[in-house]
This record gives sequence, structure tokens and C-alpha cells, in this order.
Amino acid sequence: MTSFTEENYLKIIYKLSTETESEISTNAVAELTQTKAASVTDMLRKLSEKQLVNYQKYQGVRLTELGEKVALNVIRKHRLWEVFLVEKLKFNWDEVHEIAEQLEHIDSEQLVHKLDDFLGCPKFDPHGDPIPDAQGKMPESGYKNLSEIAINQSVIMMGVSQHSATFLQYLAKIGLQLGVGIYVCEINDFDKSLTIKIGGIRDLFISTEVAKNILVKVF
Amino acid sequence: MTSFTEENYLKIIYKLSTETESEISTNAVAELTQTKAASVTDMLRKLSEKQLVNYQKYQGVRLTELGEKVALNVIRKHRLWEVFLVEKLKFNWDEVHEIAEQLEHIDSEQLVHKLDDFLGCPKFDPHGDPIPDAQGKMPESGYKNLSEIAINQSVIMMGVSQHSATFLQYLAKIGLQLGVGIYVCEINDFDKSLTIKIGGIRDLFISTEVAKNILVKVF
DNA sequence: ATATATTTTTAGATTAGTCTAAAATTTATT
DNA sequence: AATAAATTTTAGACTAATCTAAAAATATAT
Repeated sequence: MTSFTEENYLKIIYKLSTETESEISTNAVAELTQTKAASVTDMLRKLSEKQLVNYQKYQGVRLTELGEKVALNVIRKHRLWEVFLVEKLKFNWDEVHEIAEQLEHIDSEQLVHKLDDFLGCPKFDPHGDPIPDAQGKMPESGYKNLSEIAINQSVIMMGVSQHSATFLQYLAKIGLQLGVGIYVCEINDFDKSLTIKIGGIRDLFISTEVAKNILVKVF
Repeated sequence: MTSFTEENYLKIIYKLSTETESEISTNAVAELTQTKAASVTDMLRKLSEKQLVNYQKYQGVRLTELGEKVALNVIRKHRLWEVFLVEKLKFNWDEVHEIAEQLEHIDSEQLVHKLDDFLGCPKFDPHGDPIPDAQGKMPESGYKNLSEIAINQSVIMMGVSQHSATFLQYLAKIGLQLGVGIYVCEINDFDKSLTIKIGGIRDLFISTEVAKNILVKVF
């Protein structure tokens, strides 16, 4: 059995692995788990004994196949619960993360299966993130970051790759929401900031930082 | 804040309080928490420091008003989640207890409120147990135990006061389910066992032990 | 390539919740 | 009322997860 805490470590190591090719550093894990490096070292040794990660001291860490399976299952639960909270309970998408952080650790295969069914086997969560299936396979979205889109192209906003409440509330404020049409008018050479038109109407100026965190489908 | 473990203790002390007038003994708590008396003593001291129980050594324990409020909130969550599992996810009523034991500790007032709404503010859970409202007030059911019903009376089965899977599966096997009509044909003077007719058709023989755990509404 | 800075690990403590075994208290029995 | 039995508490120890401070290893910079 994997504890609540172990699951969180695995989830975080998984997340870091998708952003980096190389081994994950102790410090990187410490930052995301909100613990100290010393605590991470202890946990990595423990996860290693349980065959959930490959770890050798000073050499960083990588998930084993088993560890990745566990991580993906936690992510699957997290995202399914987020769909439930938004679709069924009518939460806003910026309110669900903390609650899903708790629900993702509920342990019952049957529950996950029935929840998935009840929600109609969704492939993406309310932030546009893909939901792995029971075997851990991610659906292909084909989404790109808005920052990669060329000038004069039209796209549709499908998700975000950052889930902090402040970011989501900023998007809400400037009118960027799921499903909205975005047209790239101009890209500033110097800082890569963009001028875009949303819904065919409003002109908007956004930084490349923001654009990097917006997932879009090419029209 | 109350931990997962503290919440379990409070819930169990509450349950015992509804069954007894006097102080709750350390041993009684130990049995239900599946721990040893020594562990219970430690926890009672801790709960006492937090003003959740009144406890003096060797004198047993009682919930304070605050402790009862916390306990009722956990029970509220447990029962709401059971309704969700049975009504929405189509679990059988003998499968939901373990899962609800986990879900009852999810911490979010907003979640409970929205879940309650989503379920249509149910007053009773799938076992017929009353669901306390947000203030901790229990709805009045007026239900009685089948063992208290006089001969030649007709009643409707509304719930059970024992939730073990074995008991629920036994009921399913003999055909006793929620909403069924029960007519008391005969009460054995010696051991108080009953002969009943269910759904106006089948004759059935049940022990007083079973009858004590069946909640009915007088016709 | 050596010194410095950064990262990581070890060593030793801490907290929550649990345990066993022994001591203290209460309850029951004669 | 005295003793035996049962219950409850204390004392001391264990595990999981964390911490701080110091030591060790690795990476960076001159």
C-alpha cells in the first residue's frame, strides 16, 4: 500500500518528469512538496525500497514503471474528481484544486470506475488536462501552447497548464475562458508578448508567460 | 483543526453516547476504534485539552458541545456521501460503508453544501439513518424497531440500525429491503422471535436480534 | 585545477498515533 | 470490609514523516 504522503511524492516526481528529460533533483521535489531537502532524501530512500523509484544518492530520482502507474492513477482520480466538482456540483474551475487534492487519495478501484462511468468517461478535466485511463494511458489532445502559435492564426482555447487560483482568476478577469476563439494579431519581437483578439471582438494584450500556460486547438 | 484520527474517536464516542446514558468507558472506545485501551487514554487526554470532550481519569468520557458538533458534522458527511454512492453511482447499500469512512474526512464546507444541494438535501441515508443538518440537528424519523411492533400490525421497512455487510447481505437474501411492507403474524413468547409476512405474500421467520436492527414506519 | 558555492545526505530530534508491560484505581465478590 | 478481578493509566518504546544543523559530495568559477 502507498500512503497519502507517498502518493503525493510520486505525483510530484511525475509532474517534474514531464517537464524535464533528466533525473529529478532532490531540491526540485522539496520545493513542490513544501518540505526540506533532508525530508525528501528520506522519502526517496523509502520509495526506492518499495521499488517505486530509481534512486541513487546524489544522482537524482526517476519513477519506475510501477511508480509511474501509481502516479498516473492518482492523477486520474484527481482529474475525474475535478470534472465531478465542476460539472455536477457547479464549482468554478478555480475552486476545485484543493478539494481534488484530498479526494485523489480515496482508495477504491470500484469507486473510480463508477465515478468515471457516472461522468461519461471524460477525456479531459475542466482545465483541459488529459485524464489517463485505468491503464494509465493518456488521451492525445493535440493541443499547443498559445505561445507557439504563428501570427494571423485562429485557435480555440482548450485548457491551461497552470492551476493556481490567481492565474485562473486573472484569466476570468480578462475574459479568457474555455472554448473562446483566439486570433493572434501581433507578436512583439522583443519580449514575445502578444496582441490577440478574443471571440472575434475584444483586443487584448498578454505576456508570453501567460501565453505559455494557455492550451489551444488549432482551428 | 481536528485530524482524521481525532474525528474517528469523536464519531465513535458520539455513537456510544446514543446507546448509553452514562459516561463512555475507555474500553468501549478501544473496541470500536480497534486500538488498545492505553492508546485511548492518550487520545482522550488530547481531546480533552482541545475542549472536545469532558474527561477525568478513571471516570469515563463525554462529548462537549463542541465535540458533538464536530462528530455530527462527520456523521453528516458520511451519510451524504452514502446517498451519493447509492443514488448517483449505483452502489449497493452493503458496499458503501468503507468508502464513506474515507470520504467523511474530506475537509471543505463548500463541498458538503454543494453535495447536499446536488443530492436534493436528503433527510435519510440509504440505511434509513437520519442526516443531521449543517447545524447538527437530526430530522425526526418516528421510526421504531421491528422488535417493538405489536402482533397483527402492518409497517413499512425504512432502514437498519446495523451496517455490517454480512447483516445487509442476509437481509437481501431473505428478501427484506427498504420500502417493503411487513405484517407481524406471530411473536414467540419464549425468545421473542417473529413470524412476519413481507409484501403481503411470503412468510418469514426472524430472530429478535434481527428485528431489533430493522427500522420501520407504522402504517 | 583548485577554491568556492551549491546541493545533497547524515545525524539527531520532534510530533502524532500507536504498542506492551507494569502500576494504579475502581468494581465486584465473598 | 477485605480481597480478588477487572479496568484504566503510566512509563517507555516504536513508526512515519518531518525538522535543523553539520558533514559530504557535486558543480561552478576563476
